[in-house]
Amino acid sequence: MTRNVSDSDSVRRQNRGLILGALRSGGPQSRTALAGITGLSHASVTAIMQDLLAQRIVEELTSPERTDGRMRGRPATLVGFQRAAAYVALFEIDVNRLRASLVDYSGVLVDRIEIAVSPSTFVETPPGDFFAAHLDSLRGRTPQAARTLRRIAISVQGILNPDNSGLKWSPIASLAGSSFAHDLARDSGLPVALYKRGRLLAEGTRWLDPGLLQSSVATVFVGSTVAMGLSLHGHITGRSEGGATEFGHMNHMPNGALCRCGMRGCIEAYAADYGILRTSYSVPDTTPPAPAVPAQQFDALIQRAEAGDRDATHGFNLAGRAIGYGLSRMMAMFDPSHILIVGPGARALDLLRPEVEAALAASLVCKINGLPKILAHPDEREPIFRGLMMKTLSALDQTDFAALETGSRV
Amino acid sequence: MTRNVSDSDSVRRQNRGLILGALRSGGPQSRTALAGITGLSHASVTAIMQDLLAQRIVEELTSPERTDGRMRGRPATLVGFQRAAAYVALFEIDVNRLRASLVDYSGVLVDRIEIAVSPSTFVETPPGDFFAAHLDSLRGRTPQAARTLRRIAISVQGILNPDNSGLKWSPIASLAGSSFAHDLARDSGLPVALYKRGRLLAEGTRWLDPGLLQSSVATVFVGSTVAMGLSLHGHITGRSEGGATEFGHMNHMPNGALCRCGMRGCIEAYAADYGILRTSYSVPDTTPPAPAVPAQQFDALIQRAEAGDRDATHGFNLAGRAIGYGLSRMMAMFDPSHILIVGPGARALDLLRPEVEAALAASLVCKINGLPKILAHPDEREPIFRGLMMKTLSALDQTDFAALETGSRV
DNA sequence: GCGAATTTCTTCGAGGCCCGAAAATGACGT
DNA sequence: ACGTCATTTTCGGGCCTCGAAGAAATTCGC
Repeated sequence: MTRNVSDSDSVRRQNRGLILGALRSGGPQSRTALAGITGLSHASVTAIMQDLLAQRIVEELTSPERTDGRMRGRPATLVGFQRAAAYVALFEIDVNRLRASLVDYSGVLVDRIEIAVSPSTFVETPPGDFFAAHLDSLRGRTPQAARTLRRIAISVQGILNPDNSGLKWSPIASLAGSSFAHDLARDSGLPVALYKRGRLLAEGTRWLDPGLLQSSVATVFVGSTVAMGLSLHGHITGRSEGGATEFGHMNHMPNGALCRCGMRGCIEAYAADYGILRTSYSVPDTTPPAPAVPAQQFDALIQRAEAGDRDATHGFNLAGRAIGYGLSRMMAMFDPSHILIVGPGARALDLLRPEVEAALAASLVCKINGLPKILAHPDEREPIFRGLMMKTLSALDQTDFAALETGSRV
Repeated sequence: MTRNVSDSDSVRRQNRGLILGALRSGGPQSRTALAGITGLSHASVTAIMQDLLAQRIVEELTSPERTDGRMRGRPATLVGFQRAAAYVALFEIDVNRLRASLVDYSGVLVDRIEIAVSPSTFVETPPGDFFAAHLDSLRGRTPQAARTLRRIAISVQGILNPDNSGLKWSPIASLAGSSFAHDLARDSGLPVALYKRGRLLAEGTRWLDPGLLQSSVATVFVGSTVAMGLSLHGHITGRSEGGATEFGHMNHMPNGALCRCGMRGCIEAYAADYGILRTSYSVPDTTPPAPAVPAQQFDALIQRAEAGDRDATHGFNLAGRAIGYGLSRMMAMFDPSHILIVGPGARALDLLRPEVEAALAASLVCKINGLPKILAHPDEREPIFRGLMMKTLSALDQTDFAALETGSRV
């Protein structure tokens, strides 16, 4: 069944991966430091590094400045990724915009395109063609990268096909239904990976705050939708091992408020911006939700609530309640020590917190283990991009570059 | 950070583990078959097998019967576990009984003790002493096993300490609070492992029905409590990587029915036997639950409901609703293709099913991916025992026997 | 009854990889 | 200039896996 044989070849692959991984998370380092981190002997690090240098995956940096003049002994030669070893194209698709980025192997942003997306975009242009066109612009603007482009990764929202070739459902109009990842892979000849936005949030926030890197965090996005990603002891877990969940569409109240997805009672229907607005303005909760809420309208609502407006606070109370019970139900299965609220809703954390904590306190798990710490981080775009980039580059490290044939010794 | 170096020593360990694992799930086999399953070469299998034979971990079976007379060529010599290589003691503790089993390395039951447990048991005898006493009886009755006893494993219910030394909370009276696993390990000098019953159910049902072995299954116990274990594509996932969840105490209704755990609105408060009984007899749902429901009373209720009694069917409807919404919420994070109901409640599956399916159908994930298949298996004791045994023996394979020093070649 | 065919298992040498120890390297201090 | 010191490379030994070829144990065909 599982052919997981360990021969000497896979040992080398494993150890190359270890070194590339250490370089990825620790930046350029000396061979000695790498030996310490990976646990390999100096001799092995040297041997592997010779291969990596010969294959132009890494390069020696002319040690620029001695951090401290007081260093005795032979100065270390730092080794870092060869920037031109590979490029990756990253797409972040959202309800109203696309951001396409070209990143080099060392993680430096080389080029970026941002364009608006409307509900009619994918009616007029099939998703596969749409991404192909913007991939071509990226390639055209940086010809030298086009040759060594190795991967394409797309951040999406919705429910993935079992084979990750596209989406079965998405809040982004007309994006679901086609196997655009498959089409794009065929047309470009490159591997294409789809990642759920919630998962990338969880991945990205880990890199954002080093203190959280090893603890268990549930990252909840609150904004035009509600989403969650889980990171347990540094490992991402969840739905289909994919690490993302349909938290926003977890049921909160049987037969409750109408959600944008068409179902009733989803957490999102209470806690996304449109849900809070609907409650605050006493619109019946079975009214079809508005397509998009302008950021300033949402901010104005927060200010009203902070000023004490009862209708507005009621909206945030119901949202907090929905999120809180959702988290309480999630915590029957996972027990993160921290909960991180990101996105526009993070600015309203003080309004949400009482009901969130009340709901959590009503659960057995929290009574026994104590409440998790709830933090806020208003920006969500940086973590998503970071998560997408690190995920893609790490995959490149482990899949492509750890496996190259061994250096031809004489 | 993660010292995960792959040296030639760990290669051997890995491949030994591969062979032991194949033997564990496939039973006694020829070397050729093992080479095919593990992907190792014949030469390596032979070398590893010589070590294993010399260390008396496995033995050659005098090939008893030729399955089919039509076999040409040299007959295969089957290799199987040496039964006396090790013994493990397994305890299954429940609200009203303890079952202690002694099992040999090949998975054959050698001895078994069953005794009643009452709410006062752990008041009179501290849990550590209680288990130690029964461990001694097992040892006394099979002296030759006592010498090679290698591990102790206990199936428990409740919330574990972070270090797995005991329980923070348990429905079993007075079991929580002491570090009985730690005490028992100290007194016996053997490693002690605690496993949550829900997790073992998931593990055990995989071995029960080979068809389910590779698919994703949520196993739900319905009886005196409600519990769930998850097995995704053959891997067990969930709470703290522990594979078990507090599904029974996931909130179903804010401020709902009083649960045995003291909180309100847990799924268990609606779907455990006492909850169904309480609903059916129109007892207020804030009435403290009865300590135990006799099996015949529960069966009688099922029969009444099957006969069409409206009060009884109402009880099962509410139970199905609670389970259904719980599963729907769980499926926002996992997507098992099958749901297996085990325990006394499995006999009432036909009564539960309509509300369970209605609740699932109201969720976005099921609308997109379709409903999972819901199956029943009334017996829960066999899967729990099997899960406990296989988990413990596999751990023994991988941790103890895969790592023994290499055969001393001349 | 005896050799050919067939399947299983073992032996043997080659090739890789990792490790520890020892040597080489390169800068600093005196 | 020369010792000190930290980093890096080289070298030899020890394991491990693998493929190929040989040994072993049956059945088949005549």
